[in-house]
Amino acid sequence: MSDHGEQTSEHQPTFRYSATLAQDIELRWQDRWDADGTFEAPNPAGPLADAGRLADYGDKLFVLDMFPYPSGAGLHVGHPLGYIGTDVYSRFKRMTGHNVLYTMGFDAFGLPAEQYAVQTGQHPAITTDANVANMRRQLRRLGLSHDRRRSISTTDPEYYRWTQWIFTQIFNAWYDTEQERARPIAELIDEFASWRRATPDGTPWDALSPDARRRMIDDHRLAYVSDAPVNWCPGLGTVVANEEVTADGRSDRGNFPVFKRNMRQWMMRITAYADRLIDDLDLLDWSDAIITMQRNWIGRSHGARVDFASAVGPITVFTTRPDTLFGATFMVLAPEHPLVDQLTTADQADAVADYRRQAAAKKDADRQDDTREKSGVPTGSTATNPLTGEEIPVWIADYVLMGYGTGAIMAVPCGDQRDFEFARRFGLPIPAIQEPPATWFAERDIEPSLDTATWPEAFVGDAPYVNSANASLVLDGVGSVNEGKAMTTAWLAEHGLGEPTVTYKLRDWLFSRQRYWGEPFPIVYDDAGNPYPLPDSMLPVQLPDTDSFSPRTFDADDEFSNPESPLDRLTEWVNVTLDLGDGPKTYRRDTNVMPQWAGSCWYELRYLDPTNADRFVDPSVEQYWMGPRTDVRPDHPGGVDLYVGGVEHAVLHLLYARFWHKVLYDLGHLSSKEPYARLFNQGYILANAFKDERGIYVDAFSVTEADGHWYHDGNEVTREWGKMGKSLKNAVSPDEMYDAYGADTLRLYEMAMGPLDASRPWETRDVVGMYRFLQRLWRTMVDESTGRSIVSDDVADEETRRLLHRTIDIVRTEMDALRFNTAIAKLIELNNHVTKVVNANGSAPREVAEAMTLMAAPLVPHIAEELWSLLGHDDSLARHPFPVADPALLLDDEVEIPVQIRGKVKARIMVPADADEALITSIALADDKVIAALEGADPSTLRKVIVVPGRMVNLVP
RNA sequence: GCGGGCGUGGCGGAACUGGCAGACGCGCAGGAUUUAGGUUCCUGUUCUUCGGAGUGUGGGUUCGAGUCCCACCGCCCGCACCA
Repeated sequence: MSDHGEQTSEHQPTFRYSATLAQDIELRWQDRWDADGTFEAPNPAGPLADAGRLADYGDKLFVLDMFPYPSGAGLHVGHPLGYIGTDVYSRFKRMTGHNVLYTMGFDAFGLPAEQYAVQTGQHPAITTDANVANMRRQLRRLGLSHDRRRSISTTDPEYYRWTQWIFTQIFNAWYDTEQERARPIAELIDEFASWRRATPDGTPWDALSPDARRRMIDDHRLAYVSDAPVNWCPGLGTVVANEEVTADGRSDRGNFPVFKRNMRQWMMRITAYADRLIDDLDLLDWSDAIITMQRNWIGRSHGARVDFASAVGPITVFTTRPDTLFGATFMVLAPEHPLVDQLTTADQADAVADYRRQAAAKKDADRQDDTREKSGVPTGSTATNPLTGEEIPVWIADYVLMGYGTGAIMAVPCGDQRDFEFARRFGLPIPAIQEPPATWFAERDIEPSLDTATWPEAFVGDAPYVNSANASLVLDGVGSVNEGKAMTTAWLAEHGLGEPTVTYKLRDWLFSRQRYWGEPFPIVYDDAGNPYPLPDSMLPVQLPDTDSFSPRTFDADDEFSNPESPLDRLTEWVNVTLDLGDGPKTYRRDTNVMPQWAGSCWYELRYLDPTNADRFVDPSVEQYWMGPRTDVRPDHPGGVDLYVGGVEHAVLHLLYARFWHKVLYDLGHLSSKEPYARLFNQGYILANAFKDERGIYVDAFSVTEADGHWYHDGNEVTREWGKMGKSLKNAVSPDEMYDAYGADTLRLYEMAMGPLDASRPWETRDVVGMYRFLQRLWRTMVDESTGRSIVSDDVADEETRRLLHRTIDIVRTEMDALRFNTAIAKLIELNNHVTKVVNANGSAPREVAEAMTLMAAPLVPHIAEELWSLLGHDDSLARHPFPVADPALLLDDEVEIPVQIRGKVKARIMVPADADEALITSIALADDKVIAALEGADPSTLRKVIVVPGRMVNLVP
């Protein structure tokens, strides 16, 4: 960076806006903002209340960044893109009369922090604290207008005390499917005990043993211990959630193999909220892309449950196409289906056992390999198609998944591509039950026929049914799938063989991890292994200090290893004597920790009331900052006004946080139904990365270009795009930019590069453009040799005033819409014009200089504060009203409009701004160029004249 | 395969509900300042055979299309045997 730095030399004027001067200005204002508490946002109640400032600052606005992991590598210039965006927006909103809550915390628990600590051999608490301190320094140097009083770290016991408290709330809650909300578990016990609610198996409450009662209650809790298939990752030494497993069956952290194993683990009943998590997406101002991803992840399908009679009892399937039931010619069960043992006949026993063993040995990854050739074996048994009465064979195959629907399907080979392939492979019959339209055959280049042997694939869509009738249900001739579904479902319900039902892809959330660096569970077990939540008075359960924080990991492929939590080893901590209300007893602590997502499920709520020792957040404070805003829309769900972050959290953090928020809402702790009313996904900063012939990344900053090729140490290297980062050896640190140009230039460059939601390549050489602009802005108001203001009290000329007010008008609009790149372009245009005025007159008019300073302030706050002070103001401009355009100056008396002949621009004419069609036409027809372009055509015979007043004229001869 | 998004100068990107394509910045070229380089400033910069042509390709709607519709090509993202 040395060729960018050292801008000051003896040739330069003393008060030129150089990197050194910028640094001096920036550090000075950062200190002053802190000293004055400039960005502290008052609360309506509690320790941070300030009624006077609350009244002064205006409407509330909660602006939130996705908080970072404090990794050891520190920041590169890609990280703060979103933070700069939210800071500019927050500063703009303060100047337009808003009380803005804007702060930053640290998501410091979790695997990355722990792995870093393991690498360096230092306790995670020490490395985490150091990393947090370093990131705080780097972020402060950017001039972000955070309310520092509200900053939190998820690893602070005063914070995770409440994470644990929320866990006990969830543990002590159940989901009432009639009222469609979570309720305290005590109310369920009360309903069972008082006969208002029947117990699941009908046994009277009084007749149940205490253990049976406990089991029944525990089965209803929203946080529960379950012995179920989970994702075991030996390479990480822990189990992980479905959302943390990639499509090819590996961990998203570390890329280790993941195995399905039955283990006893904590689960959260997020599936109870599946419908609300989908339905409430309609209330959110989020991008369609993220909404679609959440909807797909939850995966709600409407269909029907159908019972097929068999010798061992009914086999229940789920189908989205009950209308095709007449075409069901066989059934397929997942290999793990519980009825397989009973269904398997003696002569199929060996084949079935073999197949099940193969399927079990396959990892998820192999089960969805690229060939996807169908495999399976018959069980030897049959079941009865309820519509046709036919006996159809029952197979097992691994293309049917135990984890979705009922783990069994009815196979309709003519109407489902997978069933079609399976039937072809094993020579099973494929009767047609719909007559596809002629176009379907034409597109596949075959003759229309109901003989499916000629079909290349299954038919899916609307078409008249054939061969679909029994004594009491006739679909033949019906042309609509929806109608067919309705008729079949009604028939099934009438005969007690099925009913409409809904199924989901979403599974319950695996919530425990066998690691050290996370929140301990606020749970202890008695001698019988029953869990007890700890009362509020015993929180927080502090993470015990130890040297052996490193988890036990295994050979990544050692499927049959078993997790060992680091906390298990700390026997003095694990075994405790507590009085939980019935006298002191010995208990064992839960030795799992929570997943890294726990702390980020509610951090925005703690920002609201960070020092409250009695509650996680004061209700009136939550109501003020996050309550529903019916002024925005009648069904506004409440929540953060603007949430900015990367798209990578589309289904992890954003789903979990919505779930917790809804539980807390149901239990009456919150007024907002959703945590994040508006979500904005910022893009990434990309950078070139270079690989040598071995495929190893080389230092991107020592690569040179010649004739369109790139060289490193004389060897040619290949270029590719990538996210900026250490692993690609292309990271640029913000510290380098501070030294070379200052923080304001870096901020301005990142905002000017392009729209905030687009990813864009970093080009260090482009940064100088914004630096030059700030130098020119400085020079329009400051004498470079004396450092004094050159602003005059002269009135600006008409042209300048009109340009100023047009600029104000546009900049306000663009900043409000987060389009900072275009706002910056307009400010540069204005400043370029003012530069000419200064060159001509020796000074800039005050009204222009002040407005320009205020407009630049959200983007480049340090230089703006300095200029504001040089212009004679004592106070910070942080809450000075943003300039307002004078409508009278937005309208010109005369405007230039283009004249088109047949849609091509041939001339430009000046017309009065309020000219009507007739006047514009006559002016256009009198123009020399127009007359020439019409080539003698008589104006009175024009076929068409289109006039858009104030915009353009189009003449068609 | 299914779903979503995007293709504009040498580069990053502008262009409101269809109405002057290429704002602003980088780079490049020329000039001024400077002993010189760098810095800073000024001017020019889509291509062009100077008629025009031009927003990935081909078609359509329209007085008028980067913008709307259809097909295709290319790139990016998500999901992936979900019954």
